[in-house]
Amino acid sequence: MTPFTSKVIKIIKMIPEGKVMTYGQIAKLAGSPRGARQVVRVLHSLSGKYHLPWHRVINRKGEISIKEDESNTLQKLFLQDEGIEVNGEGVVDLEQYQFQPDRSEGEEEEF
DNA sequence: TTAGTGACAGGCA
DNA sequence: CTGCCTGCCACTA
Repeated sequence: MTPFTSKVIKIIKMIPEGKVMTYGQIAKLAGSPRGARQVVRVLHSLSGKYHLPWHRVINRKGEISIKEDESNTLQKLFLQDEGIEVNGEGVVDLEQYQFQPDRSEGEEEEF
């Protein structure tokens, strides 16, 4: 269990209902801007061992990337149940549902 | 130890 | 917008 993994877990757990996050976003917040694939491993390894809202984690395109059709469909149901709109392609509108924990502390943009 | 893998992301045509 | 290629980094055999 690396610090990175712990962070990933925390971040995923703080995703509110009705919101989603991308792998890259989580990886960045966890300290590895290019560690999206590690986030994948975490989900693979811990989604079933911990109580994580793994269904709120999607790829950059805003779609569900799970291979297994069962889990894929299940995730779509979970998201819709939280009020998130998911089309037939399993795509979510990131502009509308992507969760942003903090605009990076120190950088505010109020032009 | 090295090589391969993965529920990805970003850049470019 | 989509598709292809490359970089990525932790984990497994």
